[in-house]
Amino acid sequence: MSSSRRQYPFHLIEPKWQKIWDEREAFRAFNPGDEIPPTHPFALRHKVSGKVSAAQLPPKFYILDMFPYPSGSGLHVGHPEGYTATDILARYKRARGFNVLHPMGWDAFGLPAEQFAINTGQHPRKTTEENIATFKRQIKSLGFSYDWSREIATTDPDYFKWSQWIFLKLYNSYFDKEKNSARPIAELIENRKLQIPNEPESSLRAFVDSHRLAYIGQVPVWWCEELGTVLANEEVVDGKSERGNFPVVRKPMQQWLLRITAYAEKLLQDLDIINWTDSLKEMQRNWIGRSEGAEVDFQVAGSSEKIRVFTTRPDTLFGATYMVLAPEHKLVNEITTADQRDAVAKYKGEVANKSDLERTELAKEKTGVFTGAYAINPVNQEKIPIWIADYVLASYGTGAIMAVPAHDTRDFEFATKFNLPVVQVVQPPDAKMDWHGFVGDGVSINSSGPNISLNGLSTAEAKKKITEWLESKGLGKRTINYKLRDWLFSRQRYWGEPFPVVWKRSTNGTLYHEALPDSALPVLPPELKDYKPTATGEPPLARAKDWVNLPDGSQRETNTMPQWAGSCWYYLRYLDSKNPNAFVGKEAEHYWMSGKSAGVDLYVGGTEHAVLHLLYARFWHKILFDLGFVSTPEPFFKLVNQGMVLGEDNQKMSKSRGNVIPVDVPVRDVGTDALRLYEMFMGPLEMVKPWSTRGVEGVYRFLGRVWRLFVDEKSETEFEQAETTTDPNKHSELLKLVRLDAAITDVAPTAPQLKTLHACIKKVTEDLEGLRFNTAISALMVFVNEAMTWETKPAAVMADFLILLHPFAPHLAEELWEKLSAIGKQPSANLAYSPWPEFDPALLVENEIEIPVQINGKLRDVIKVPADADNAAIQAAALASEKIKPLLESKSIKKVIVVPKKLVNIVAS
RNA sequence: GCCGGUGUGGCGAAAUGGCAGACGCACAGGACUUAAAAUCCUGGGACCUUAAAAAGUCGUGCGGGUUCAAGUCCCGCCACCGGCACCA
Repeated sequence: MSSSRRQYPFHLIEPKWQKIWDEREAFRAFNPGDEIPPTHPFALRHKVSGKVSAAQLPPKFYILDMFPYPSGSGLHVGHPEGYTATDILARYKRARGFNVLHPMGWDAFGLPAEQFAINTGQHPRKTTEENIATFKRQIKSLGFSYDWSREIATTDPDYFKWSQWIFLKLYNSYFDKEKNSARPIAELIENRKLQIPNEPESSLRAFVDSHRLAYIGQVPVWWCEELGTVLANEEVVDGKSERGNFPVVRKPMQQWLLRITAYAEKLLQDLDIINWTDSLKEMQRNWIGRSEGAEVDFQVAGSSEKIRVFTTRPDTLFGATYMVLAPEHKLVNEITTADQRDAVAKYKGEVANKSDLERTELAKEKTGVFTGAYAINPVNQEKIPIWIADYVLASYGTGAIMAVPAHDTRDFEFATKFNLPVVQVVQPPDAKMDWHGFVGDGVSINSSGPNISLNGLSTAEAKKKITEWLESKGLGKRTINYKLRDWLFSRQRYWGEPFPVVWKRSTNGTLYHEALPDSALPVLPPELKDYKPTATGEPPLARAKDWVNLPDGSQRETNTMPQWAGSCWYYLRYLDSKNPNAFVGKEAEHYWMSGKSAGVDLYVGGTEHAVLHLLYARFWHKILFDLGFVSTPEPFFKLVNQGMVLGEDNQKMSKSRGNVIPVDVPVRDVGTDALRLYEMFMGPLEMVKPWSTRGVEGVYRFLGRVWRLFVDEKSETEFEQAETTTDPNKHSELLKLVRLDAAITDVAPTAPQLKTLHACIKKVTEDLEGLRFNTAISALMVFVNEAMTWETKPAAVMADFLILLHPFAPHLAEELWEKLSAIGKQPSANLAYSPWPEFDPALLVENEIEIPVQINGKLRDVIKVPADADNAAIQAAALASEKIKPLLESKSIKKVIVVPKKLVNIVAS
């Protein structure tokens, strides 16, 4: 790359315009109530200034990037792919007259800074600030049109004050099933007091605490020894921690949880009202994992106990030949007979010691033990043995199943191994099919008892009949189960938001928690010298005794919130990032989040957050919506996942492979405009695609062609010579030496020139609306290739082209626009706020069109006909073609198909 | 195993059911140059013929089908990528 000659002085142009944009605050987005300076380009474009109301502002467009975690290693060329796409759209929408909100910030709490603190003692805040500085410098060097006045960092106390505040809203709310909505906990308390007057305080507290959306639970959690913290289900991948890839184990611990399961149905249903890709919606659907079925009670033989099972196939109840409980099921010890006690205890011990990996990944063979007890099948009164086995999960359904080996793969494997009976109760639709382990729908057979028969019914009918029967007898009911578990929300870390909660002891000695008042926010973390957990395994915050122990004898919660807390609502803070009185002001929230496309208009980010951030943020948003703090049920109206950028070797970029390309390299060698253009030219936004240094040079050359299309060659030579003899600090002034090409004049465009321009306007506009950046860029290239041949270049055409170019290569476009100002034809002094050119279809009309002529579907000729020729004329011209005639001589024409203005196909034999 | 996505020249890719390969990279030839770089012009899917061309045949992962016409629609496979995975 260093061997090639510089295409154009991007090294002067890019810093120049970045500085000008900063000084003008060119991309500041204005809220209702803001004071707009009359000289601001937005004021000039929209003819509004001073204090404005929402009604005076143009329609809004909110374009959001997933804010980055500022790591120490800086940005590589994969990072700006999504940022470039959103920036292009932001600039395009500004040109279309929208009030565009395009913000950036930092998801700055996180493990690496804390690990560094443990190793070196450097405060995580310092590490974080340094990393933010690096990221900000790099992102600014890319020339994105962010409104930096709204910049946020989740680690800023003015920010996390509101993360804590929202937590308190969750803590002080419950989910009202009847209203299908979150409600203030005070309503629950009031109702409870009406129902049970004079309830003892501890009992009332237990009731209330068990309904909060943020609650303490003693649950089996994922503990990661290496990280010294617990992790959420979503953060565990294949038995390892998502961050760091360390082993995790199940361990019952007392932790904070958020009741996301209460929102399972809403989170599922509202996927239908948002414009996301099917694959992403599907991932969330799978994660929520809704399944419809029935709960059925089985009496334990010779006992008063009942065991409730969940099944999606109640129609196969007659085929239940045994029952299986999860080893952790609470009735196991109670029902186990004396002679099976040892075997059961031994098995439970084995299961408890198995890692999650052993229990799922490696456990190809089914294991289990008979409890000695029997259950009574309610439909036919048959006694079936009760087993325990670890293929039944305690955490799903009721932790117990009825086993129907004939029609369930797992039950079939188990029954085969332990020689349990297999009874067919479903006839497959294809009689020749083997019914052993057949799990599809069919017709019920062998399904008749003293009081009910399902024989002859289809699976769907049988399900309905048996469920109604069970309900009528009080033996079961229709149920919906979800795979989704409540969200584990506490971490044993230093570098996170402390919980605004204290622990107190009641008069009878029991410990209870209590929320701090809003006035206590923000709760700042204490200063520490040592960031490790304590010797007794308590979180690092427990080291700060003065901080933990409050004067009134209560103690602070020493867990902190996970990183997701800050990213769950940051898109709302951007709307009103400096508001000291609320997490977002009402008017700002309403202006930016409501409208035709409710919420964020376009959100671009990677797939890695499909079930993490994107699910959590939807959940919080829905609570805030229920409580009346936001005006839309969903936060992100349209969401696009950009595909990953691979290294030049077609592998995922990673330090260990040595194929990482830092953004600084292309920015130095070809400039950010070329980098931006290449990021988009590589291929469709959503696709995974490899980086190519050659490819970057290709678009860099294109920008050089644009430069040469506009500037006078001689003046550029003078500029280059001056550059070698001038003080580098004065170089940017030298840009003035470069003059506009003399061929650019204020003349009327010719018809072909207008046609070239308008074809480009049409293609670029349509492609931007469809996020097809790669083909939009190729349309710009087509224009330039054509315009290079022009002897005179009408200023008006060239100006319109610059408007089309500017979202993609804003620095170069601004520089050329400034030079074009000398001609005085451009409509506005500010390119970034110049109206997008309108496409005129009349200018694309051709006099003559080319029509391919096929014989039996094979191309044989291309003829020219007048554009207004009718089908008969086109057919006549095709048959008259000198190339076509001889080919038809020995054939008879069966049929001639004429597609108007498109094609002729002659069917002949 | 289940769900989703992708498969087109040497490479990145483009094509409302209507001329497959736009645009770009790499490559080759030419112009400019003492020379190189840069720039500008030209060429290009494969095969078969040919001095060169014209003409012809084949061609969008594989096998079928619908249609005057299929990269595109339908049926059945294969490969790769991503997600979920004993969820009853």
